[in-house]
Amino acid sequence: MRYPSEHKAQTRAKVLAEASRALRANGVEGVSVKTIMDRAGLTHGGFYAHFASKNDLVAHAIDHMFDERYERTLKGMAGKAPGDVLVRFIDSYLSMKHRDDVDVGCPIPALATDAPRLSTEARDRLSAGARRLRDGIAEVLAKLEQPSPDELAVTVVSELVGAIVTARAAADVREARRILNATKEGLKARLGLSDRNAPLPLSH
Amino acid sequence: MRYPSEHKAQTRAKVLAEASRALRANGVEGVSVKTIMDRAGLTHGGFYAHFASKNDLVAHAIDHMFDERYERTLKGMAGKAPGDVLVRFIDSYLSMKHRDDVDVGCPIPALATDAPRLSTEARDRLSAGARRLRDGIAEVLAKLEQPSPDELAVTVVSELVGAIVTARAAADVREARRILNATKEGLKARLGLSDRNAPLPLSH
DNA sequence: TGTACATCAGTGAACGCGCGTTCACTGATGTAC
DNA sequence: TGTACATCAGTGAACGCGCGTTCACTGATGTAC
Repeated sequence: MRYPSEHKAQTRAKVLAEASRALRANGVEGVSVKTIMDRAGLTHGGFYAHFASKNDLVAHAIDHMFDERYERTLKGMAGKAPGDVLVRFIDSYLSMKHRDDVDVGCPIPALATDAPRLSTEARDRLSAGARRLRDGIAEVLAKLEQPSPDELAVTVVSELVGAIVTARAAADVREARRILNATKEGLKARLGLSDRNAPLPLSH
Repeated sequence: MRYPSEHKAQTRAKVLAEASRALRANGVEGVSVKTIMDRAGLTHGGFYAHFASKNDLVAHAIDHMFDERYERTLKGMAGKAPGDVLVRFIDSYLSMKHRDDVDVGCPIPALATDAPRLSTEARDRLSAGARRLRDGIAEVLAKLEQPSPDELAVTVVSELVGAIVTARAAADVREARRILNATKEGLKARLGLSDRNAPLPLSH
């Protein structure tokens, strides 16, 4: 059967969306082409009409994850006060929701452990995504007139990523909450953002 | 052939040692029972004389990793000045050597991404190891008379783990070095340990 | 306008392969007599 | 002291299974004439 001209692009987008969730939830080696195609409502043989290989899918899916998660965030920052933006972002990143919903969360803590074993293309995109996030944070820190915003942004990303990673490793929910809260308070304190609450809930 | 009475324990230790390196280097799903047994110089059928299953091996291997890496460190701290101990530990943890040698590095950044998919036993041991490390750091911070040493230790572990994770994800070596150095300087600054160098190289 | 053909996204069976696990067997040494 | 037997760490073939990838085929629609 021949499909309308935009049909293939829609199918590809659906496969990418399912892959980007499954890859974060189960890791690159923990998810199969068949599983992804099943979730997209297709048979696994059709996969190769859209992607050259599983590695090719992984690389494109990583881009999809960063686009989906951060493009809107960065655009939404435009008119807002930089301090509010940062507080909201930190609260969202270090939430129990983000800890539990790996499949729609930040790709860095979800995939970074697999990084040394990714294809060059996939690794480059993960690396580029991390750089984009860090530069976005550095920009806000510069607006807040923090000294050395680039170096400071590196330490902020380290602390955010490390807190989520260790909170996910914690077997006990209360311990996870303790890790996230201690990091949240400590991070805000050293950025001079304590006693601020997010003025509005984040849209994602 | 029947072996001397201590032979089985030696073989088990060899398998655990090989497993603890291979699991960190390739992830739980990226290493097979056969690979580990080959490296230990045995055939894969013999594996089940030592462990009930691959999951059982992973759980014991995680304990082995923490014991090997941190028992000696914690003991070596006994007579030394707490500030020196912490500076040495931070410099070692945030070194390019630690970034590159995943197979003998800290188990948390190497395995935490796999945590939600580990068996309960394995996850408990990873969680317990992280707690041990955090408590060790909290003890040193208390000796340095830092306020809220327990909460501060949480943020220190977050920053250490996150920096290694993102430095490993960085495709470019210079970028990885930048991440590690910025985090190292930032962390020492906020702990009041700047301009200190490790008085002696770490033994491991 | 009506008919024949080309297109190509998706199907489903098949490929070789490595996985975790099982199991009948081996054979040098320790133990019983 | 000498002989027969039990032990059990390790061997290697086999199991069912899921993996990534390939490929001959389908069939509704767009295009050519």
